[in-house]
Amino acid sequence: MSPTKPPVRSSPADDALRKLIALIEDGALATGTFLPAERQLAERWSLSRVVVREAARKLEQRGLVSIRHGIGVEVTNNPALPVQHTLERLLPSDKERLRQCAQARLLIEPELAATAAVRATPKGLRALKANCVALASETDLERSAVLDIAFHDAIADLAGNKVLAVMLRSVAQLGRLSREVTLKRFGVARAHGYHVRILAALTAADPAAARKAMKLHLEAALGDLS
Amino acid sequence: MSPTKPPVRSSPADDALRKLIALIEDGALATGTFLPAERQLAERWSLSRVVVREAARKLEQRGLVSIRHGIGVEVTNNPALPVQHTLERLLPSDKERLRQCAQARLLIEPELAATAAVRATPKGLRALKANCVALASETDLERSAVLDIAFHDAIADLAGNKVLAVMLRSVAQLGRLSREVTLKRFGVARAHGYHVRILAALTAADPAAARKAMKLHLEAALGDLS
DNA sequence: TTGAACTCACTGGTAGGACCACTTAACGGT
DNA sequence: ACCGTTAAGTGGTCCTACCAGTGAGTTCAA
Repeated sequence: MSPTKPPVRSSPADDALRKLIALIEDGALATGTFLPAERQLAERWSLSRVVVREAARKLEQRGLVSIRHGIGVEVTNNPALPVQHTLERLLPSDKERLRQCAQARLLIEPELAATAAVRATPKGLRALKANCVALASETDLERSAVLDIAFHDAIADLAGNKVLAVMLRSVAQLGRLSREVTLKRFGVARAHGYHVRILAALTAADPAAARKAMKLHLEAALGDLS
Repeated sequence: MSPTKPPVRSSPADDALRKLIALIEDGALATGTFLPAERQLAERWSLSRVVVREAARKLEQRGLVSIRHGIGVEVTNNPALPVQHTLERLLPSDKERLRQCAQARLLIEPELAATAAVRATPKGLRALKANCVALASETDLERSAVLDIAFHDAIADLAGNKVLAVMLRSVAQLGRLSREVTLKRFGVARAHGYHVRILAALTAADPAAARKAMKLHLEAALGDLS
């Protein structure tokens, strides 16, 4: 009974997954770039193409990459994606899903805004202001929605809690379509107004005001759904 | 150029995934049972084993099943699992992850308790009471932790918001280890005491009391970490 | 010159068969 | 009755050939 099999356990699949993650995180592969072809990676690491493939699929499910037939494997790095999938499966009804997502946002996001008001950096505030300016002059509906989501994401990042940030991002992206409806009905002007008020509270480092401004913003958007 | 290719777009992989999901959700495959063997499914659906396999991997990543070498594919149905993976990758540091998870719980769970106080059903309250009783007489550490988590999960279910429920479940499971430490240091008695108070508030349909009791419980547990 | 169709060299997707590794239960000798 | 062996089941890996989208370069006609 010699210690021939200590915890050296390492399957090819695990190797491939680890190496791929290392490629993405440690390496210089920024989001938007493409991974080497499956065949290349398989040969380089002396692995079957199958395991490389399955590792890539895992990464896709985890939101790290996006596999596109005939093109390649693109690094996307969207950690919120698996959460979105989960929620879509759990709540197949669009209406109910939106309702519960809105409820979740109403709970989470004012708190994030308050925290962000305390922890905001000059750089972060500048980015938020740039987003506001861009939203004011944006006419395309879809791009407006993207900017809107980016604004809220940025605040979540400022708050510094990645757990809440990824949760918010998930529910926000799930509500993107409804958001476009709202923007269409009331124009971007109203949303922009709320954003400006929130930004002002953040700039003033006033948590209570930020919390209140965000709450008003969400309640207004929520009211449009009914 | 006849319309031979209308939007009939359907790849074998999608078929396999859909059929597997149908097997699990619509079918009678309860959690704990096993799916048919990969080879059987492949032959039954006239598909390559590869696609069945990859569909199963996708389901595993989404927390629906658990693939076990030499045994089979077990239906687990743990929607919180992908969220856990995401958070573990986003916050590799155990300490920081626990801190942010605790913060998230402190925000989400009192609200869930308040909602549960309003919407609680007699059946749900009975289940909670049974959990409390079981916890009181449980000596094994690991099983105590499981019961503890189940208590909080049940409250989240009672609240009726699946979005918040899955989020809570994710962060709660991530903190399982730390919870065992807490239970070991202070015994299950203290946790049981808090649970009883929360249950009383729920039974009385008192949202404010439920919110407060839950907040006290979490703050106590949080204090143990420092 | 222009531009539209074609060709071709990539990419990932699928197929089938052979074999490896792990588990379990049935079998058989002690 | 016990314990090691065996065999049949499972998922895991490999190989090889081929199918299916994509895009860039080429060709050839207008």
